Amino acid sequence: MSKAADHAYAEIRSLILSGDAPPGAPLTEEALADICGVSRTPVREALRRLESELYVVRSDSQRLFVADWSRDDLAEMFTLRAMLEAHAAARAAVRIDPAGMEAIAACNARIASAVAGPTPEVGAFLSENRRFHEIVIAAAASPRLASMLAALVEQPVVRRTAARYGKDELSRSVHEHGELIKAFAARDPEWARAVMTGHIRRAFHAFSAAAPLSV
Amino acid sequence: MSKAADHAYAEIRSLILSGDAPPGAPLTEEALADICGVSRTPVREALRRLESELYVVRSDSQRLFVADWSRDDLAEMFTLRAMLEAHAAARAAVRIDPAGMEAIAACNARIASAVAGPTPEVGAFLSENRRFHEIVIAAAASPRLASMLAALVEQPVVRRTAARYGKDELSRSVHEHGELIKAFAARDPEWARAVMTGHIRRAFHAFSAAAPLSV
DNA sequence: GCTGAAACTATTGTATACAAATATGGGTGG
DNA sequence: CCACCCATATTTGTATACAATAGTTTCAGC
Repeated sequence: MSKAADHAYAEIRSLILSGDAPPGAPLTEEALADICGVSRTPVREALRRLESELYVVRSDSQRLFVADWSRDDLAEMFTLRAMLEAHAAARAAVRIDPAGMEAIAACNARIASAVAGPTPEVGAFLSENRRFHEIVIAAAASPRLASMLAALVEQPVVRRTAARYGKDELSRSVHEHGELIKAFAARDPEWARAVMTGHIRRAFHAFSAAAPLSV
Repeated sequence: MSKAADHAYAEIRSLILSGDAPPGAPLTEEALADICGVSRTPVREALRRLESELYVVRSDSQRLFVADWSRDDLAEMFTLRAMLEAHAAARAAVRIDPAGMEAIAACNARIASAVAGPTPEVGAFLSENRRFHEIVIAAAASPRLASMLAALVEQPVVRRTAARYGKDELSRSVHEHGELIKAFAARDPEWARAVMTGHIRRAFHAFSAAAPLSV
């Protein structure tokens, strides 16, 4: 997407995730166009995308509302992500090339150093962690999988902007990433799948514990 | 989507699947608008949808082309479908209600009768088979899963419009559907998952054997 | 006071015009 | 003869105007 449509997408998503547009709130194209400072056309494209990612839902007759995710929805999102990303890891294990191996190892080293100090740099952790998973998905070389995961990856994470990760959890992540790299080095798809499954599901339970009722 | 956009979607997809727009062919919005008899606006929406379903791909700078699916792409599509639809079956096994059970049993009965005669009614089989899988997905009660599968289910099937199913394969399907219904009755998610995995993967190999080189 | 229909308002869908960006072709200099 | 650059044409992106449709209010009649 291009500038205006992309901007509208980011702005509307931020309205939703920040809570300014609470679950169930109606969204009209014109109001959003005013807020974003663009015309309805790019807003419509942004809304289509948000709809396909289930940030917004469409009523019986084409009116849009902010989606309301139940606890079950979140659990299902994590389950799907675990399944798909584990599959990506299995594919990546037999497809990743030396450059990819180098990149992923370097990435995990940066994550480790972000976590190393007495006060972990959460921002750096999050962005590098994201990069790590992107490398795995890229190495899986399945555009379809990539497009499915794109709609899925960020959603639950973004909500807890507070990001109260404990330091032990962060270093556990680093360790699990290291295991995944070992599975890649061994070119063992099932090992990679198992590591990734555990990695995501542990993140899910950490998430559930951190956000017990609010979401 | 509404009338014009929906019509454009159907028309463009048909162009692609019929081969009138072969893999790699460039698609310009204006030409498609002329063909469909609508303006560019609904064509753009249709193209976004086709892009998200990977019928078309976007070049480095926003030009669209008919996608070219390799054998690996098709294999990956079936793998993903097997994984996701097996997951849907597992969820459905513990969620389906009596009305759903009745509907799915009736549906499989209709499939069986379409296959029963000396010359199977392929058209009826296809539409009822589609309905069968829709019931499973609906019973899974996961909008996210449903939207992912929607983009995945039809694609390989539609290509082989010839539909040279052997009669034994058709009745094998009926039998596997029956197994799935039994797994549902037992409310056994893992049984349902295993049955559905086998069902889709068998379909994949039948498909590969029937379309060995052309796709 | 309640029900229903009709007028009205709000919102989405489509078409068109224009702006921005990108590819293409021809010409020029090396 | 090839490489590069600029002018032109094509294509996509955005804004706006208008049409169609869904929702809301008001008022008549019971």
